Amino acid sequence: MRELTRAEEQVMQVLWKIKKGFVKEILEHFDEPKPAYNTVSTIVRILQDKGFVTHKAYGRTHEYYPVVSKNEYSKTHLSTFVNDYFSNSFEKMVSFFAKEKSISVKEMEEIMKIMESEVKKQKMKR
Amino acid sequence: MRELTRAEEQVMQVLWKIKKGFVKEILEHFDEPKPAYNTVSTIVRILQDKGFVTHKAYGRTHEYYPVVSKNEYSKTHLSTFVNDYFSNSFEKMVSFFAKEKSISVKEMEEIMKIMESEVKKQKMKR
DNA sequence: AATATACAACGAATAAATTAGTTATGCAAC
DNA sequence: GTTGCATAACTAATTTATTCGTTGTATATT
Repeated sequence: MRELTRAEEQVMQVLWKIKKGFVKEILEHFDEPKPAYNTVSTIVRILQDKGFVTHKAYGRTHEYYPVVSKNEYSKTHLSTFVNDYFSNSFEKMVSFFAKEKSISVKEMEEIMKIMESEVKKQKMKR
Repeated sequence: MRELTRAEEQVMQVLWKIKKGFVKEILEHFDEPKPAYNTVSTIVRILQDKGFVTHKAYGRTHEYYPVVSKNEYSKTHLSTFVNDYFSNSFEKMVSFFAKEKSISVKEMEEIMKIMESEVKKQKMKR
């Protein structure tokens, strides 16, 4: 999967949020100072070329949709990160943040709960 | 903390790996096709301006050191990511990957172990 | 039908990042 | 001291990304 540039990512974030939208609508979700209409229009067309977005035409106007979901993108994005910074070990990454106390006890307990049920689920399968 | 561009990040990865080095040494750690000496030299000086690197001068040659550690940088980097893609919830992020089965049972068990001991440690403090 | 409006498409202008050539300086070898 | 080499500093060239004005066309409005 190709990477998103900063400007492209901003547009994708809006599209992921609103699910679908015309350029005008995407623009509305930008904070001030909003970019020009044409700026967003260009970026959205680049995103289409890159395969992140598609559109449905209503006459002459286009309604844009994400093709790559936020989950899909975040998956590859984080994989790269874990690979580059934690020699591809998710465990190392989580441990690091657990030890760094960037995770609260409450969060850790939640995570453990979910993992327990996942582990159970996995083991059931055998 | 400023962000690293792709080229800058590559140089930092080398510096983090080798701890310190002259431009020549950094260059050696690049895969083929290696960039030109001057390219690395320029990037390292940009990194210095940005505050990621410092140097010790031996006469006319400079030995460069990371000032920002890989851990520090990965911390802010991941925070941004978790913020943008998981509405700032580390838990949501980890759960997502646990459910997506990108984490093996063994890894999950390891993570749980570490979290348990961290939770214990935290609770002791009160 | 003429005019106004809205929009996509195009492309030009600018900015940022990357790459590497050129230059100047110090040091070593002779 | 002169020559050659290594290196930092500077700068130019190139590439990539960003921004937005301009244009043309379709549709709506009168």
